[in-house]
Amino acid sequence: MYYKSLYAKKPYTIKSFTRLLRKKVKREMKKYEHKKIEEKWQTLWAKSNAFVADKDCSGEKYYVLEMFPYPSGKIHMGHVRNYSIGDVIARFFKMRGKNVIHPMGWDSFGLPAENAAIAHGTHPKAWTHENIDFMRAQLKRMGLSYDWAREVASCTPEYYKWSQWIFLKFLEKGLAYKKKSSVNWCPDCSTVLANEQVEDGLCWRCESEVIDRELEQWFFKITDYAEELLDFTEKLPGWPERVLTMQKNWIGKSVGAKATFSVLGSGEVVEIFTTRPDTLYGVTFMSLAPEHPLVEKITTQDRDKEVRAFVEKVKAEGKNALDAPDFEKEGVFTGAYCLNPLSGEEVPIYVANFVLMGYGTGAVMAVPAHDQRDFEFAKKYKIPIKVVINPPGTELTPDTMEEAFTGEGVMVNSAALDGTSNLEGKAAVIRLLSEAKKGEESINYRLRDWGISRQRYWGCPIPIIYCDDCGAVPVPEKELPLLLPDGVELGGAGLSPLDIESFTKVDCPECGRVSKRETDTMDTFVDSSWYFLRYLSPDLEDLPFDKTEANFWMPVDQYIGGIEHAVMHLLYARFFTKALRDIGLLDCDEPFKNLLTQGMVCMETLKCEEHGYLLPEERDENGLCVRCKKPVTVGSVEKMSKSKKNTIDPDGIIERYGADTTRLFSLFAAPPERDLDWNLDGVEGSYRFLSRVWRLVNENIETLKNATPYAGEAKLEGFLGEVHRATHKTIKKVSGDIEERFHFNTAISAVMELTNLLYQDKWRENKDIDEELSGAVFRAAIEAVVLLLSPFAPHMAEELWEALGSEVPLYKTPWPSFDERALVTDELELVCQINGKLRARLMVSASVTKAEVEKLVLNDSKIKEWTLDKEIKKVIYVPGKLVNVVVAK
RNA sequence: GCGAGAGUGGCGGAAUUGGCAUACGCGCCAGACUUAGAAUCUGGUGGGCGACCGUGGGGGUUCGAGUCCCCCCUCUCGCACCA
Repeated sequence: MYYKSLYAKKPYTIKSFTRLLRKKVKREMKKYEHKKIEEKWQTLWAKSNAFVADKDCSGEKYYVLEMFPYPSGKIHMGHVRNYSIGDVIARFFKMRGKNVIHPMGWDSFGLPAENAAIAHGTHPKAWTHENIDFMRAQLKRMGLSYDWAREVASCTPEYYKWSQWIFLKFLEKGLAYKKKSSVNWCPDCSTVLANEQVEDGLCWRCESEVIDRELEQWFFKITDYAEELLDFTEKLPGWPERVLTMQKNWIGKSVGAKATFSVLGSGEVVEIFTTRPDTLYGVTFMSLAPEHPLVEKITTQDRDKEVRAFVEKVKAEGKNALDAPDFEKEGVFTGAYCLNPLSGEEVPIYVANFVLMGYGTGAVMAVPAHDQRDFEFAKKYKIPIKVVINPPGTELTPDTMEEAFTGEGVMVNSAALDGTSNLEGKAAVIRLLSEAKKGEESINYRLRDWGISRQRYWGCPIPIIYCDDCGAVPVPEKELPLLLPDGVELGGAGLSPLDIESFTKVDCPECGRVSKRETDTMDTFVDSSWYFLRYLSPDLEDLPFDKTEANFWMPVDQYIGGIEHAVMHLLYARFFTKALRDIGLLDCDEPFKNLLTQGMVCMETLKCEEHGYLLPEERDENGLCVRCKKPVTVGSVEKMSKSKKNTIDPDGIIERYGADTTRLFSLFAAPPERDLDWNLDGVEGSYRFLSRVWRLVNENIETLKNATPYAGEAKLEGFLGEVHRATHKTIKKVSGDIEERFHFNTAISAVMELTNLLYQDKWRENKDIDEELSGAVFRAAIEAVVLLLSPFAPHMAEELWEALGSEVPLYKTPWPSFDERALVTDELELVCQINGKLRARLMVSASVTKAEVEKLVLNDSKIKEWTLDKEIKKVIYVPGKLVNVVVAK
């Protein structure tokens, strides 16, 4: 293309010309040196503060946030994907004129630092900060548009001072409290384990059995917000349904009643929660959890031995026993009886292995006729079954029932309530219970308060002092941050590494008496529950964040991260936001307006029957295992993990192909919420595409530089018209795909299509085409390609933008807009169907009427072949799309 | 068991509102260029010789179904004696 502009006078044949052109281009064209280009623009962006958010809280804000990483050593493909997605959104909205804030930081307290310290003899702080420095450099090499001035790391005193401050505010508000609670305890290591360190009931390190141990722990009262947290799941349309469902299940609201059953012959009462008060008259026994405190008090002498043995047995089986598929319901009679609060009937009290102490009150009123579990239990232990609800029109008999009846029906055997529907019966029973002062309506949640105490070193110290006289006393605010001491022995046998006198010995702030500091640190989920607020005021010294800034920037407009945080982190952060709002620190109800949960990054696995998973280099050129020479099978595509030996190091990919290619591929191969199959040939393909764009611009750089982009002044025909239309169609498509759907894969494919069109050698098919006009159309198309590509491959886009002679760098350039008029065509192709099957295509004028179409179609020779001798029943015309002729068969 | 999501060429995926199934990319095939080439460019590529058949399977609604409805199968994820 553009023969003349390159070789002004002498005419060439196509062949000889192309040959010459290739040689010349090979000699002269600027090569695509991704490394050089990427370094150049990264330096320039940093120097010019290209991505600093507007500090005066002006304009239309847009807060893009990706989940901050744990600095484990180096970034992995999951990070690459997460941050590539976020960067497209950030760059896009910035070009759209929004005041974008796009920060990054480090979730840098946590166990791996401590383990690394034990294993390698380093200090957790040194290890963590080295990792942060390394990973920051990696992120910078990806060319992500972060406002690095807002960087925070949760392990720095500047940050955790405010985690401690928030803890104290929660304490003031009654949102933090202390209670005894059971923890996972490894007797061999004599230490507490986090849940994830318990594998099948065994300690991950020494494989000895983990036991429950009661410890005093700090809790956050998240249950105070259970109702609001649940309520707002209906008000978060920008969240994936499944995340909301998971949170709803986690909160687990049940509406029902509480009732008290007096224990016969003792002053004790059993309190129960039920969702079926309507079945209260059908209670034939009571089940208690083995850990229920009443068990010891009410068991009769003659039953004592058996009950004790049973409780021990259940304890020994551990918590996981319930999850086993062959788990069987078992129980023992305690010898005690209690009274039905309404009927006064005596019912036996059992201890049952399926009753959970952690849910409701740890006691269940058992109604075998209307609850399957109770039914099975009653059958096993020959306990009577009493029907109190009959299905409409039927009468149940306990002896013939094969399963519990849990449906709706009419109440029977229920004294005054006989004959009422069980739905009305619920309220009626609650009324009777209230009148008798034996119960009331009650709402129960599965959600428990959040235990935040960790017997660990590398975390935020809990700012509490224990005084024998004054109790738990908060560390005075002015003494914050309470610094984590340096010289601490890790991996020792003590309960908490912080339990050393140099740290714990302190005078009580209230009475001055020698006292002891709390030795536990906070769960790291505390740190990540408010980091998005610290980004807004990273240097503020007298508060965790500034209220005006928080009210301007919050909520986060788009949050992006992994599905693994669907419940814990996202629920805790929501709780924190509401609690901080009630403390008066900001006005926001919900922290994250829109949530995108990206899929996992997967890769094919290699397997040898003898050696299991293999690394790619453990397979020789003949496809055999290098060790045993047995054939290697290409296994399933699975989530990248070290154990499956199918990880790809982003550094290697970035080094070889550049950040632009790496980003482009991770966005092109699948839509964000789906799993992504990493594929080295696919990466090659993305590189090839970028190289094509590079050549397209650089091979024609003189023409392009001298052209003014076509802006729709003159009427275009033929190929030029096609290019012009395609340019605007692509702008529309890419804008929509990014803004409305985050479907980056289709956005990229649209740019590829436009690029392919521009590669077609049709520029001079009509000799009369004006050189200047075709240059203008070409330039407009190329500008679109470069701008539309810029959120995905920002470095190349900047470089090409500069090469085109633009004075303003691309990051300051607005997103292109499309001209609706350019999309209009005079003629269009009409798909012609007979009985819904494609039979012909017709070119028709865009303004054609239905009658004209009918005439045209029925006279078409191809169509006539199909309609010959057939009765035409009707003709359906979808304007601009298709026409369907319905004929008799 | 309950809840959510998915199933489309050899592969990743597209089809936004019921309207040309398989865009774009990978792979493969052919051609061009080349001393040569794994580079680059161009073209082809669901199956079947064909009428036709094709979006996990079966039925339905419709002029028309990957898309809507009913039943079933498979996979992934979450929850799971929650009283």
